[in-house]
Amino acid sequence: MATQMRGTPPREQTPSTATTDGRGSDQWEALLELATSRPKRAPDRKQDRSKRTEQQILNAALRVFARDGISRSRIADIAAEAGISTSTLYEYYKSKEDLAYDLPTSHLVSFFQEYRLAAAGKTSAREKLSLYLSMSADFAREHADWGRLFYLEIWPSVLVSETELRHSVNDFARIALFLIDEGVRQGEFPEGRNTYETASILLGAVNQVIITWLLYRRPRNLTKASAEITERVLTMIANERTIS
Amino acid sequence: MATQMRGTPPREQTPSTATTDGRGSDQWEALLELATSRPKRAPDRKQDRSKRTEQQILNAALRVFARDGISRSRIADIAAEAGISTSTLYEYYKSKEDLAYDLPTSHLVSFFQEYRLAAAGKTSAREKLSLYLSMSADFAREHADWGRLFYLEIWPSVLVSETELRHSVNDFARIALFLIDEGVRQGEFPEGRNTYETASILLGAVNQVIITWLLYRRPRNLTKASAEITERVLTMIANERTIS
DNA sequence: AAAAAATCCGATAAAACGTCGAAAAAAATT
DNA sequence: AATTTTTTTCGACGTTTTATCGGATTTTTT
Repeated sequence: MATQMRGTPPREQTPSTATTDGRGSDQWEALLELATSRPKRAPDRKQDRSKRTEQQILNAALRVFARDGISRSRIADIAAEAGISTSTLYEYYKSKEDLAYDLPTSHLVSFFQEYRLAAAGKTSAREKLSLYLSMSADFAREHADWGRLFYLEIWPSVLVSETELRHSVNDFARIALFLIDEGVRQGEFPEGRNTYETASILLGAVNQVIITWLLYRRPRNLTKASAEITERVLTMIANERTIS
Repeated sequence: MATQMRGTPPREQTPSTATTDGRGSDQWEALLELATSRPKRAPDRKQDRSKRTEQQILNAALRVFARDGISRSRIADIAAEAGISTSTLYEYYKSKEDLAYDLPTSHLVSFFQEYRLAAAGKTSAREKLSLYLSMSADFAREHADWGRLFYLEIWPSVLVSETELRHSVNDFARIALFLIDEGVRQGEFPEGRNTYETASILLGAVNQVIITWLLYRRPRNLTKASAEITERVLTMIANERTIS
């Protein structure tokens, strides 16, 4: 349980609610562009050898973290798993924490890229939203090691707000919020509701399902379950009585 | 890993709650009794002095964990904050992990007790559910240090399922699920829906709001916001089209 | 192929964790 | 109320894990 959508960033809100047609999709593109181009905090390595080493570290760390949890994992184990010495690892990451919080970034960017591609065909806000939430669950299922690390250890942590990763985490919520606002503008969802609240309901429900699955492998079929709950909630939201 | 039941085993008293069907409220009372009597894993100290020391450790740990996060907190800091030596702390808890995961138990039991009292007057499932969710948000607000620790570090953690705390965590979800089922039985909510799913939607939404508040202090008024979102979701659920 | 730059690692320091036996405090016994 | 026994506390010390640094090794540049 325990949902985290530490999204809904208090201040920054890129998309303003302009009721223009062309403007809206400009903003949408800008938002996706931002999310898919977050810099991977790369220490500018010169040699190919380094890129390979870095990848080995990342792969090893993901395996070890997913197996033992961050707190129980030891730097030495990760280095051994990567086939390098402990001190070499410190050439790349200045601490275990640093490594743990940098690790999920690339996966998250990949998710946004995959989504961007898949959403290209969709026109209605509801369709885009439905796809977004289903894909996020599916992504966690397909990359379960990453999912465990991200949803159960990184995202919920108080420390995430101190790292670069927070930008991607904020993007995640911002995209959902944007689509809800768009849905309201286009008459797919009733007006008059607090859209932050609507976003909390949607993201909360889906995250809840994902986390339960990561912890207990239940429901058995995450893809089906998340699609189902997404549709159910979207329908509830679409059918809510308008408040003026 | 056996459940260590110490102290007086919770014995059932015949519930005097005489509502519509006696069977259902028997189960309800049993559920609450269970949740409010989870044993606090206390190493049975003989002297009063020890109880004071234990309390000092718990208070100190809560402050330090909430301030630094579990991973950055050091045993020595907690001991210093509690005014005892490091080795004395080890007399009480065998590791930092042990301490961190034992810490939230007593608060959680208090919450269930408070809820049990407050819910005594309520009759409809919806009222009980509404109260339950609102109170859980309010409890986190009133005990913000505990809330940060529990919602942001403990609950979502992979490790929680290996600790005694998991029982209380499971109770939390079980109570919500029970009330939803009861609501369906009593005709307050439409039939035919997956009630696990319904529980995920409700708990997910409320947790989402709580976590956002713990991290950003937004929305400003958590009590109002959580009551609002609770009512909104409950109304959505109550108004859903029946599926047969 | 020599010089320069980038990368890697063994040795070792620093920090945090955890243990143990003995001292101090409280309780029980006489 | 002195003495014995039990409980609690703590300083000293051993272990594990984290982190640093200077030089050796490999790669790139000239």
